[in-house]
Amino acid sequence: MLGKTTEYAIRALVYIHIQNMEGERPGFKEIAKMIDSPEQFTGKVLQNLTRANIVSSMKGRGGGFFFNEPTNPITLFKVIEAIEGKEYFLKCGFGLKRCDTDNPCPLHDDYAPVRDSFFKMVNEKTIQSLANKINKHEATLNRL
Amino acid sequence: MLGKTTEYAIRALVYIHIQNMEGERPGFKEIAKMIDSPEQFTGKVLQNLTRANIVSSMKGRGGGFFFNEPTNPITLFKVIEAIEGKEYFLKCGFGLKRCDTDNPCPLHDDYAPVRDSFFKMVNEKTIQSLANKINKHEATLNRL
DNA sequence: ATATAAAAAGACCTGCATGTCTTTTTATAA
DNA sequence: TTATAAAAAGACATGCAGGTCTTTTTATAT
Repeated sequence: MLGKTTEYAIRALVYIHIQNMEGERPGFKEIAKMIDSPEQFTGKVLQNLTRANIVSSMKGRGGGFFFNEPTNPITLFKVIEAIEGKEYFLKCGFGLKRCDTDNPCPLHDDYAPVRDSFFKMVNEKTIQSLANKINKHEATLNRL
Repeated sequence: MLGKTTEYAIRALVYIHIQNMEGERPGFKEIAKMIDSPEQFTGKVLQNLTRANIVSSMKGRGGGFFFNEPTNPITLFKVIEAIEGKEYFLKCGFGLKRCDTDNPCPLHDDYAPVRDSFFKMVNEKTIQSLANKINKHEATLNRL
């Protein structure tokens, strides 16, 4: 469903949030190690998320990644939008360039609930809620 | 959701079925034109579908693509499996290598219904049922 | 002030999905 | 039996997601 880049992004943000709660600001090398992602590429992805104002960073000694307002929840939708693009949830599931209620593809009506349930899910779930699940040991971030 | 290749495959098969009902065996050039897909690449995709025994072909004059048993319905799942691979509906939505009920990712429970509704849909829909919708003018195959 | 730890930046690489071009093979109509 | 229309086959091209490497910039501890 989601690209690897988006998966890294979500896992990285969850880890950052968990560490922030402990008063830490992890760097991308630590993050990559903990979420089992390629180190340099994770740096790139975090750079993009920083530019998209989803997370903040501090250069220099003692720097790292952190959330400016940890209480302001970030939906997965926001992350997906930033990485995959705004059209992600709008494209026709059948590949037609023009597809709407007036001129529907043969999957139009049946694809809609699938896309909508996915859309609903990524709007309900936030980086914070996933982090909480992990803190409560109800879920895990990596494969170790 | 689905790759372009899979989209071309489904559209091509639907068009072939519609033409077969008219007693025709379309070639890949005609198919590509009608479903608005790249001509040569569509030939490639149909070659693969032929090898996967999803559709049949005849070389030579008067040849083209056709279904051996048009009454035997082909689910979209079968096409997706052939093009995207068997793992398509099995991968963790969070990107974890190991993710199961014992060791779930934080999206495990919420992703399952999304994936399942998609899975259900592609198992219910068949090339034939989509073709029927088009024949009844309830849907369209291309963007013209 | 200086050394250092960190992110930012950008050049580069790789593999695969996607797509094109040309040649070969084959069935059949004439 | 020959010409032809068609798919098969395979070499080649392109673009982008995913990934690596090196250099630059910056904050801060010392």
